[in-house]
Parts: sequence; C-alpha cells; structure tokens
Amino acid sequence: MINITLPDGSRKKIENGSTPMDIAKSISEGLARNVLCASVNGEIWDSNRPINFDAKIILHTWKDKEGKMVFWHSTSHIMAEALEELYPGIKFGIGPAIENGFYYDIDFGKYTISTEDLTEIEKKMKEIASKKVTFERINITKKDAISFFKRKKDEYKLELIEELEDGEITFYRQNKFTDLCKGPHITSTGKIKAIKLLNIAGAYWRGDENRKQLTRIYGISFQKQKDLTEHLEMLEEAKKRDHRKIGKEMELFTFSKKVGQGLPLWLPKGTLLREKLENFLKKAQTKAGYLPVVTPHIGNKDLYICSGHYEKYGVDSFQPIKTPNDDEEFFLKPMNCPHHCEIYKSKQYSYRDLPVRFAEFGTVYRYEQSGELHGLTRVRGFTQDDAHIFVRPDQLKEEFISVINLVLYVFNSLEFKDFKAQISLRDPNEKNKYIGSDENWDKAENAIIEAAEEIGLEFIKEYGEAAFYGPKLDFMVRDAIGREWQLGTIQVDYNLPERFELEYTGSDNQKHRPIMIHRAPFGSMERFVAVLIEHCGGKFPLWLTPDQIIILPISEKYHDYAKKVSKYLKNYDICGPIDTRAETTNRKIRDAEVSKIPYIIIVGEREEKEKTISVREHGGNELGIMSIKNLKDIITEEINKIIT
RNA sequence: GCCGAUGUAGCUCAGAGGUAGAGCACUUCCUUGGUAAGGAAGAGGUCACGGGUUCAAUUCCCGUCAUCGGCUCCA
Repeated sequence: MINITLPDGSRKKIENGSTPMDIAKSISEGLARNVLCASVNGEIWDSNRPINFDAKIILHTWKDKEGKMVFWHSTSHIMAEALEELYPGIKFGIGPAIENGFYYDIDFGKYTISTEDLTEIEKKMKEIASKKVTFERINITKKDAISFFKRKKDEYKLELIEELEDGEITFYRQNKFTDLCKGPHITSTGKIKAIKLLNIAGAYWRGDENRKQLTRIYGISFQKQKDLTEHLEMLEEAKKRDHRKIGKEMELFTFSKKVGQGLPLWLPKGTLLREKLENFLKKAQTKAGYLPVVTPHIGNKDLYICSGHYEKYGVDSFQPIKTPNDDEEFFLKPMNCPHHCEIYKSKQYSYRDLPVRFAEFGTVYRYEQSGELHGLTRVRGFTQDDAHIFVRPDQLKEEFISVINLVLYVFNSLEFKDFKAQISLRDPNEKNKYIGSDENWDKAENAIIEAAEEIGLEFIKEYGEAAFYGPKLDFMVRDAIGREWQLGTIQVDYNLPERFELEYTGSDNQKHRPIMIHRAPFGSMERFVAVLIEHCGGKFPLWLTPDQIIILPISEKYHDYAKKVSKYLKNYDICGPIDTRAETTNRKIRDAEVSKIPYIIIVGEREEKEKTISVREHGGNELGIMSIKNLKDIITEEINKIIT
C-alpha cells in the first residue's frame, strides 16, 4: 500500500501500482470521466500510469491548464499520425501544446501543403480520434530509440534524442504512430471530439534562423463541439475588433507606402482620441509632481556613446545623419532617457529637490524588422508616454509605489479591470549579461518586489527577463475578449546615472548618485490606442470618443436649428457632426448606429418649436425629448465620473 | 531579415491570354422624411511597380515594393 495526499489535504491509502484514474474512480465516477492527467509530486503524469510510491496527487481536468495542455498535446500526436498516413515519409520536429491549442513542426520533404489541405487532415484526425485507442507509454533505451528514428530517417528526432540521457527516454504510441515524447497523454483518443486546424506557417528548426525552416500547422481541439464553436466565435470576434480594420473604418489612422513602412499617420479623429488620452495622463502627472520637458527627435552620436546604447545596439540600429560641413553625426532617437539625463545635468540638485520627474510624450524611432510590423502595435516610429524620475536611494521604494499607483489609476479609468504584473529579474546564471554592480541589482530587485508587495499588487516573477540595465515591472492587461497585452512598464536604472555622472548634493555636503526610474503607463500611444480599440471594439468610452454626438435633422428645414444645437454643445466641448445628407431619418439613424457614436440627436419641427432635442443612445435606447442643457448635463456628468 | 499567401474603383470583393465588373461609399437630380438601408442618373481603375514571354499581358514567368499569417528579433 502507498499513501497519497490530495490537494484538500485528505489522505488515502491505496494499492501500490494504482493509477490516478483509480484514485479518481474512488472519489466519483464523474471525476473519473473528466480527469485528463495528474500531477504526482509536482510531476505531470498520465492518468493511467501506475504510482508506486507515497505521493501528493492533483487530478487535472479540462478546467486546469495542465488538463488542457495534455489534451492538446495528445491532439498534436493525432495530427502527426494523420499526416504520416496522408504524406508517407515526412519528418517530424516538435509538436507541443501552446496557450491556445497545439502545433507540430514538420519537414514535408517533397510534398507541398496549403490551407486547402487542412480540411482533409482534420477529417483524417477525426477518423483516428473516433477509434478510441489508448496512448501507450513505452520506456525505451537510447540505442533502440536511435535505431527507430534512423529507420524512419528522421534527423530531427535523432537530434533531440542525442541530447537525452539514456534511461529517461520514452515513446508514446497510438495506433501505428509512435513518437518520441515525454508525455503525458490522455487515456483515449476518443475524448477528442472537436478538432480545428487553424493555419500553416513557417518555423525554423529549434528557432534558429540559420537552420532549416519547417512547416508548422496550428490547431485546437475540444471535448465538446460546442466549445469549439465558442472558440471559433471568439476568434471571429477578435477579427471584428482588429484595430487595423476599425482604425480604417473609423478614420483613426492610416499608413502610406510613400511615407514608409511602419510609420503611422494619425488622422484627425485618431489624433483627437490620442490627445484626449495624453491630456488625461498629463493632468494626472501634474498632480503627481511631474515636470514637462520637450526634447528633439535626434541626438548627437556622443550622447549614445555616453549612454552605452551605441555600443550595445551598434551600427546596425543607428544610421547616422551627417551634417554637411563639420562632419558631426546625429541619430534618430530610439529612446528619450539620454536626453532627459542631460536635462537633469543642466542644473545642480540638492537632496531636498529629489525626486525630480521629467515627463515627455517623446516620439522615438526604432528599426523593426519588416516582417515584424503589425498595425499600430509594432511600428518604426512611436510616441512613448515617457518619464524619468531621479530619486535618492532612500526614496526608491516609495516612488516606485506611487508610480504603480499612477499606472493603476490609468488602467482603472480606462476600464481595464483585469490585469497582472510581471517583475522581470536577472537570469541568475548569466549575471555577466547585465551592466551594473551585483549589489545595485539586488537593491533594485528588492525595492520593486517590496513596493509591489506593499500595495498588495499581485505579480509573477520572471527570471532572465530584465533589461540589460535594470529590473522592471511590466503590466499585462486582459481585454474584453480575454486576450493579454503588455502595456505599461516601470524600470529601475542604476546604469545611466552612472554613465552620465548624475549627481545631487546630500545633507552631508557630499556628491551622491541618484537612481533613475523609467516609466510609461501606456507604453506607447500607438500600441495603447490599438489595444484600447480592440478592448472596446471601437465603442470608446464617452470621454475619449472623437465624436460624442451626431445631429440628425429630419429634413433640410431644420439644418439651422441643428447648427444652433451643435454650437451650444460645442461650448461644453461636446462635439460631433450634423448629418445634412438628403437621406431619410431611418437611413441617418442606421449610419449613426454603425459609426458607434454614443448619442444620436434628432431634431425636427417639434424640437425646433419647443427648443428641445430628441435623444437616442447608441444601441437603440431612446432617452426621448429633453432640453439641450439636459443632454449637456448628462454627458458632462458621465465624463466627470471618470476624469476627476 | 526568413518561409508562405495576397495585391483589381475610396472600401469589401468577383473576373479572365484579346486592354475590366458588383455591392457599398461619392456627385447630381427627384423625394422633405420621426428612431437601423427611399428612388434615378452619373463619375471613378496604366488591374501595386519594373522587366520578360507572346501578334496581344491586368491575366503566364522573373524581380521589386507593400499587406497578411507565422518564425526570428525587440533599448
């Protein structure tokens, strides 16, 4: 007999060699039906694999990430089997589960494959799944494993095996398909009831661009058809909310081949939206003691040699702009911090002056690889809502806390309710990758962690994700349809103050070095607007939307009255067009609804006579006849609720 | 940058070796309307760009550029 402990702390004695499935059955039939895999002393485990030692057991179902991952991983094996049947002789790379589904990297050799083929592969997969066979775990010696894949002439698997220790190698087999795999897998292929292959892409073998590019097929699977339908609907919804599509429809921004790839052009409506965001943050920053600064778009080469960026990013990233006569070299600025350091240096500071906070909506330019550009989320010229804060070491934690609070204020105001924080720390094994002393790194990392803990911010730690000059705290927000985006960032930097020899005079009358905090709550205006568009599907909150109202005169006779209404509202910064087309009212209403304007104002004979307006909210809710002042009050009150 | 796909009117897209079509939008006219598409007419395209094959290329081939899906990268 062995002892097992369940997550609720309860203990059970079971027969040596029992499986997680046996344990599930002893709890309930329902659980046994749903269990997909288990954690055994923290190791992920097949539900039909015997346990012969005392262990802590967690049973995983579809509800757990582990359950889904195993389910999807098993589906990728089924895809591989289907592919091998359809395209004999192909070779396999790796086929893991990912956040939403699975993929397999395949060397198709002589075959070419396109999206049209996916339907047939799916069909084959369903056929295989419906056979309800088990995934069989096979322990195999390294020698036998090698000879197996030598027979298959699969150099990719052979390469993987080479790196494994003899004795720890396992194969998994379902039907005729056998794969190198450490598992675990679900018990029966029959659990996979709904499969969808999503797309095909190229992927380098082992992520190395110097090695062969394999064909990657992405897919997802579910236990119920209904779940697949829902997932596909979510993808549809994401497509509808795509900021590139909405940006075009709502005339927010555009791109031009002539201007250049990755260089967004903000249209009037987009600019209005962006300026509202900027003003909102400026106001909050003023309250928090930030000082506005403005710096030019280029900087002398010496500036970047001093900052160390030139050395780090080198001639590849920095193409010089040369002055005609005296041979000076300038660079488009890829970040604002060196400029801000020089602003700091322009005067002397006492310890009483700190923290000093310089804020600038600074536009920067970075050469992103052409294949990486994507709408507004990845561009070559963008504006950071940047600020650099210079603090004394004893102020670091406190200032970090107030920056976190500012970021949280921004997210709350913009209805991003669901977010998490990631603290990026050094890779403890590769400390030489970073600049700055060990001691400073420790201090900075601890300050961030303590600050986050102090205000009760939930966070995860990621080792090896820090910038080369310091640790950071990034915010990931979850949007309305569940996707995660990285937005705001706060970074501690001991490096630049050192390189720029920044100083303040302490109470001891000695020179001391400040610490610098880089921070950007939005990250970049471009990226943030993109995420905001997708979060709200183009239906912006009232205080941000470029047009809050649209006025629809019933006929031409009421155009003058419409203009009066518009003028009145404009006095209170309530803006929007008048639809003067010779169209029916129904038509104008429809178009106004499609354009997502929050308030539709209809004026005709009655309204003109009574000096009123008829108001309808976006979505169809009629507010009825009211005075113009009444609507003004409704709108200003709603806006004031957010912007306090 | 790499692999693959795509590029036709302002937008969404159809089409074919013999120099182009729809819907929406736009303009004009008729209609003067009451809470999600009134009617008619018109205008609008070197078919991304540059080569090649051909009697003939927007269509086939090659290259370039851009976009999309990934990979790699990201101060």
